[in-house]
Amino acid sequence: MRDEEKPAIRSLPLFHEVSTPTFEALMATSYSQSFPPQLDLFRQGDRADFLHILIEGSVELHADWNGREAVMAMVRPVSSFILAACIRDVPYLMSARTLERSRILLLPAVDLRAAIRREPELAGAVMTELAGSYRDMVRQAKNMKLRTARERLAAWLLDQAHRQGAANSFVLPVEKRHLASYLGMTPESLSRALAGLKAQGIAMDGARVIITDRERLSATAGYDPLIDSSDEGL
Amino acid sequence: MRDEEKPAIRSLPLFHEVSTPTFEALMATSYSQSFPPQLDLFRQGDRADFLHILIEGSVELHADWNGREAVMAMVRPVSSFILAACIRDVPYLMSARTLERSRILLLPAVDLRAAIRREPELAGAVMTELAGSYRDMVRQAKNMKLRTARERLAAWLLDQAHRQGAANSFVLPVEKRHLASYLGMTPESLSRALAGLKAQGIAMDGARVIITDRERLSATAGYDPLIDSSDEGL
DNA sequence: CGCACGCTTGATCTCCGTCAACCTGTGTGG
DNA sequence: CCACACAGGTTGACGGAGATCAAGCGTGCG
Repeated sequence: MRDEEKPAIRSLPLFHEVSTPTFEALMATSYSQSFPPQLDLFRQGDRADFLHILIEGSVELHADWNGREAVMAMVRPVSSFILAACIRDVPYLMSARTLERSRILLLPAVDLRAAIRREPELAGAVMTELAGSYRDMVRQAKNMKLRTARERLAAWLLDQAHRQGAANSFVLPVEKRHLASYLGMTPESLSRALAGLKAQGIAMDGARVIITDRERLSATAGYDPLIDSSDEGL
Repeated sequence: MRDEEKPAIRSLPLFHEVSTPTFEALMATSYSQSFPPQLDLFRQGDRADFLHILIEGSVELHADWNGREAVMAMVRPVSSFILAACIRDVPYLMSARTLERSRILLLPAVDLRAAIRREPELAGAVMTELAGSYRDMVRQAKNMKLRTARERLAAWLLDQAHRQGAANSFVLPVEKRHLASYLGMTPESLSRALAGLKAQGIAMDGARVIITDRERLSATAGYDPLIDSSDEGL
């Protein structure tokens, strides 16, 4: 792996409190690699041999069943993914695919588990990370069970605007069909839902979204911190 | 708390590897209490002051939004719930309500966090537990995004039969309206879905379900280990 | 230049939610 | 002890949200 990638990984919550020797040892058994867009990194059901850390680019986690597919998460750098499967040493529940050219660090799950046994600080960090991931998934399940497609979209737009620096205009970070799948609807429905939201405080310009009436949009989204904001900080 | 309750709690994966002094200290600051049916234990948004451990009875975790409600999980003894919120010291994302008269151990979250800092074994156990909970929630999200209401019901029936000792007949452990909410549908839809499944390998007798054709039911459910079976053992 | 792919739009269908009536077992009070 | 109220469940009629199928449109790339 490249030395210039280390600081970013080191500053992840996962590794921030780990001792330098352990961190260096983990990095020594890992390797980073660059992948082209649209590449399948692994498939659901595969053995969880590596913790993945996205250094650059973007990755989508999706699930398949009976010929249908659903995007479960969109990963942005720098962050790890599929930690839970590595910890429990069980098969992945989701498949991963690069969306853009991506640089990914592959950290052998066996080494990770060994390091955790050695360093309590690492166990604590993994614990906190997993608690956060669990809560994110609870939010997503609430979102799916309680809101309609249009409400999910409105909430996502607000959240996205918030993440991108609270600007009232931003560019969609993924193709619309991927967003549609993530929000649990078809591309056609997304298209119509976006059109419908034009009366509720947004305007579109290609892949750019302009929020013209935050209050109104927030009202139709039914924005709720217990669904929409992730556990920030800590 | 009662001494006769300790062994069951001790044998939970969470506490099995913990040193006896730490375990006893945790039990000393906890107290168990009996609650009547239909009682709200806490509400989403409340501060997570206690790890809850259900000793006896049954509890339902649900989420509320905009006047709608969805059952997120059904807890059966002996198991802990809302661990993640306690670990991160953030508000609950779900509300809890007893379904039957229930005995619950309340373990102060501050003490739990302190014990984790002291005992690496406990951190490891919490980590494994959270990884499992995360994966359960991923399964639930997949279930919601990929399957129709009828498919979810068929899969749930199979899973339930499996849990209750692979018998081909069992009694619903909760009222149908709760089950409906858990499966993300209305009571009316559940009623119709059950009626519809009579042609697909089940028969009903009040709250008793008889699986008459496991193969057929499994086919309409699209049974999939990556959605339906929990991480068992380990 | 033209094909391919993502997006949109329209027509139709299906699943499921809503509203309302009804049934049935249970528990309560006269 | 019976009558009635009530809650949970079922059934029917209807509507709406969203999926599906099928064109069309625009843009970027070979």
